[in-house]
Amino acid sequence: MRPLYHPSLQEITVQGILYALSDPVRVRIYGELVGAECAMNCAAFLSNGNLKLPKSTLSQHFKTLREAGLIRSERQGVELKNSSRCQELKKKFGPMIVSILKAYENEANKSKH
Amino acid sequence: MRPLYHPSLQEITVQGILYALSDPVRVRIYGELVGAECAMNCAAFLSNGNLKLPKSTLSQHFKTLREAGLIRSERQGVELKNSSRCQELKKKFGPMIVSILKAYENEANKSKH
DNA sequence: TCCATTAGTTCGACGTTACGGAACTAAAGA
DNA sequence: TCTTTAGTTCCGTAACGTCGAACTAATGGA
Repeated sequence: MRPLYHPSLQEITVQGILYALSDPVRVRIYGELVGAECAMNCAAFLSNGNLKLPKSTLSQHFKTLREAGLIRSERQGVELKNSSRCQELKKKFGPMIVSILKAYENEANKSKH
Repeated sequence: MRPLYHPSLQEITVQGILYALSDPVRVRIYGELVGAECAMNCAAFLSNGNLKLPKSTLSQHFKTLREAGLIRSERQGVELKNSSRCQELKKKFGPMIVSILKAYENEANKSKH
């Protein structure tokens, strides 16, 4: 198992972020991580809510988020602790990411009727 | 040639917009259309600047932008007049699109050194 | 009216990426 | 050492992107 790659702040691109967030599964994961109090492991999303995906697929989605620079994953024992890198990113990208998450939320709220 | 499909405002999704804007070619096109005084035809991008792509590829990119709801294309004689739908979109998505374009601009400016 | 031109779309082949099951690996405990 | 747990990697198949070639629709001559 190769070490997990995390891009440095300079390497993170708008394009990469938009691509990563243009998938509903990844947005759900990222949104939860942003809202989470503490780091979450991948398995939390295996059973969780309406996200029923094979773990190989989930692993790929985490990798995409990680390599886009949106999240950080640290091995802790058997599991991986995932957290959002939102503090760092806010400096570089300003309101972009927040406004994207808000737009998704609005959309979800509207479709409830 | 089938009529060009334009989604209604309600049909436009965050996901579709992010996906459309996660491609450098489409961002360039969209950015220029947002900044343009009047509508531009597709051919303007064929020769233009550093965008050297075959017209079939360009046509696909315009289609993606159009079906994501970002631009409107109207046939006028032989050509297609493309314009951004930014006024409509601003109502629905607030600052999201503007902040994305700004983030791309920042990135472009920084890489100039 | 017919032909040529211009602007863009569609088709089809090829390459790339995504999904998901099966096999694998790394850490930790019995 | 064996087992379990948590993720990753591999690989076959399906979906998507790119671009040349053929096509279509509108317009302007001869």
